[in-house]
Amino acid sequence: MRRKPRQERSRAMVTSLIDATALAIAEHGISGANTVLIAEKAGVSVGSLYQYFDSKEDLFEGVLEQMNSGLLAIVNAQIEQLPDKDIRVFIRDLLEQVWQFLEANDQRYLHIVKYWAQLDFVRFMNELQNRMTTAFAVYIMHHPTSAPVSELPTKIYVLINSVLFTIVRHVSDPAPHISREKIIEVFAQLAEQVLGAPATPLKA
Amino acid sequence: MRRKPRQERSRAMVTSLIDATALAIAEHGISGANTVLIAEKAGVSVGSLYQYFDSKEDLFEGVLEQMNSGLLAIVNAQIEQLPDKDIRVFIRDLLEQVWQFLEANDQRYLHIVKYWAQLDFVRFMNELQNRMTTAFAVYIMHHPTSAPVSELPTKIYVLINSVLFTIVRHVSDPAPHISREKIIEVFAQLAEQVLGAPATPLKA
Amino acid sequence: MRRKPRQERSRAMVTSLIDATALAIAEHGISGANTVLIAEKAGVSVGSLYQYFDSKEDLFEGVLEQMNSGLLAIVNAQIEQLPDKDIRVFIRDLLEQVWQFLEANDQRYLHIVKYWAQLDFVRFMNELQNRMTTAFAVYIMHHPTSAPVSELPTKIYVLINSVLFTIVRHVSDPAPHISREKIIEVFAQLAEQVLGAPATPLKA
Amino acid sequence: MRRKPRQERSRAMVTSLIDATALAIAEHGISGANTVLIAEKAGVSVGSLYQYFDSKEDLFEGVLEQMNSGLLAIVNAQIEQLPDKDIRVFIRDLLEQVWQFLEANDQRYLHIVKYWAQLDFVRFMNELQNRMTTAFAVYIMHHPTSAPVSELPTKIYVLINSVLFTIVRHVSDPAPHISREKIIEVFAQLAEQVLGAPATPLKA
DNA sequence: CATGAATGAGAGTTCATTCAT
DNA sequence: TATGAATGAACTCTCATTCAT
Repeated sequence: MRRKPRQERSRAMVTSLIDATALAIAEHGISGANTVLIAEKAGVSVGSLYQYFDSKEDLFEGVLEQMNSGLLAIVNAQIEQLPDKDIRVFIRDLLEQVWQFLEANDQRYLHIVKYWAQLDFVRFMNELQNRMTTAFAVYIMHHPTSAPVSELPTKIYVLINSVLFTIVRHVSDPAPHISREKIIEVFAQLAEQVLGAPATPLKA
Repeated sequence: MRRKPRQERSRAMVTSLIDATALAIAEHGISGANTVLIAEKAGVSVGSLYQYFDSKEDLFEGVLEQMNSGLLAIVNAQIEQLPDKDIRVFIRDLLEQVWQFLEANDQRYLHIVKYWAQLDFVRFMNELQNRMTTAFAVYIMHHPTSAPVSELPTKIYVLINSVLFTIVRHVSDPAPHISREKIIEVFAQLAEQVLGAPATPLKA
Repeated sequence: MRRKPRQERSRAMVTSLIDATALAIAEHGISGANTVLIAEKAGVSVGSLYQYFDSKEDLFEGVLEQMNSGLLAIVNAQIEQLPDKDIRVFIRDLLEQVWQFLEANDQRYLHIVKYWAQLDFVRFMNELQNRMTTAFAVYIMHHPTSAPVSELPTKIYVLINSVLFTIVRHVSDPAPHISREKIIEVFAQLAEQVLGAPATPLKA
Repeated sequence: MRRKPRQERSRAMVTSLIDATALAIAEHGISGANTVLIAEKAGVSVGSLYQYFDSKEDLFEGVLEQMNSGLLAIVNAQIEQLPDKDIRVFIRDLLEQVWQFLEANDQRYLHIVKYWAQLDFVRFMNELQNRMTTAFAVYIMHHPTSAPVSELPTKIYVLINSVLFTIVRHVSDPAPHISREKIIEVFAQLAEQVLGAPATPLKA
């Protein structure tokens, strides 16, 4: 029972450091996120940072994992509502949630996706893909009116990559005349058509 | 008249340095692409590097510009053939070209897109979007059978971002069961449906 | 009366910490012997360490003193037997004892001599020299058959330094073909000749 | 021909850095010899240090090698004169030379031997031993009057270790009443007796 | 008294940039 | 103009010491 507060403290410190890291990356870019800055943002000394993480790299790992949990939570929550929803509504709601997640906390996670290559973010995307692919496979089975969908994994793969990076780009570099709502609507339409209908044969 | 060869020399040197930079990034990542490495790859000294570029950042700019020209050339070449083509075939051909471009020369340019955030690659994407949007607007005008397409700029925006990052991800982190051909086919289908038909009204 | 157990405890703690320090040095070298490691080996916290020693340096002092006592005890015990012994046997027995002492407890003390420069081990060697010098002076006085020995202090000085460092070197970096027994024999011979006979005049 | 001055410069820099390292160790101890200090002593920046040595450890290696060459040169020079000399004179001259070498240049090398354990100095001692052993073996063969010497390698091993560490100790921590001359004389006597006569059988 | 998390100065090392040659 | 050695600020990480609990 005496260990608890210590564990709480540790957990709080770990979270705080991960938050600080994400924020440092968001504010100063990945090459500007140095250990001193991160420690400062977490309100501790560099030494403390190394009491909880073995290296800066480990800290980045932590950010990735935190993001992964967050994204998965959102996706799972939305997937639970999929059976009762129209695909288009589902996509629209999901994208809205994801978009909010990426923008939340000073776009903390948005920049993680932005620097995906250096942070090895893709390592976590397989889970997302699997989760979505399974969900849609189930959905299609239970909606016999909809025609069978070919190449579902590929389509999910394309959609997830497309959605994530399009959101990131739009938030990072907002384009006039291209509104968030319109983008979501386009993706909803895309998803509906691609997931709701079989591929039409190529004419030539 | 004596200046010409010198200009030629300069131009060759500039290109050589830009090539070396792109290659260094491709081979050693953006944080591994240091000036000594770049100079070595270009077969000159670091000192020379600074005779042609004011800073490492300038060098990166150069890579971006080179890439931009390359991409624009491809897009323009394809657009010229658009009037006579089926949209789906057009997209398929365009994607094939772009994919090859990104893979060419040891994936030199692929990694530029990969590190887009640090290289400010998006600054160059507007031109691409404008070019494509105009081309499709013209196409649609000349194909009266096709219904009018709403939100064309947004759709182009979404498609360009989606295509580029999906390709980069697929090359960087190849997924088993997700083949390049299938991805291209999915995009062709997506594009056809989204550009070839008006949005269906949302049911709920 | 209540103080005693506390003093006992203190004394036990001090010894434990000194042991831990010697062991840490033996196992991880002098630069690898950090306070956390020492505290761990002693089974206490770093905080406690600083309750008994003002600094790491003080801890090292403690190790030196402990070693000094140990060495003196051995030397004194042997010296008591000197009157009845042949010099050669005496030296052989003494070296055997010292060698065992340095090798004992995972070579705990051997490494103290090894790092003598950083640990200021020599500060304690005077006592050893004095003890030995006196002992031999007495021995010679009681053995009238033996010729008077000139420069006894210097000879003792040379022998003690020679013996200690040769042992340390041999244990640290064992040489094939150079056995411990042979080394001891050589020293016994050296000692006998040098302590048992006057210096012969230099010919040229 | 153009490379020469550059090579000269390099060689001078390497030597200068090694000298600075040895000096830094001599003046501030091995743990006080940090890269900034070494660079300062060499009159260059830390960056330069790393242009010539891959690490601080490499720099220490350099010091060891330089010392090794120096010592070997002395030993070889003396060995050449061995055939014509009395053993005692030979030892006296050799020790005088070694002592001077260790004291030279602000005791630059003396401290290397002092910190032998951390600098892995013993790695170089085998050469010394072999050289000396061979030399004495030859000497004995050519002096048929002298009785055969048993255990020559062990005796040389003992003498070399004894001499080196005794000198180092005496210079590091000078003892009153123990003069350098006397120490040398004792070693000369030791060497003569041990190398010039067979071991007398142990009485008990 | 005991603890061990927190501290922060200082370590080794890298690299964009400069400039004497 | 071309070179590449020299620079030194900035980086990541360590560890003796302190002090709130």
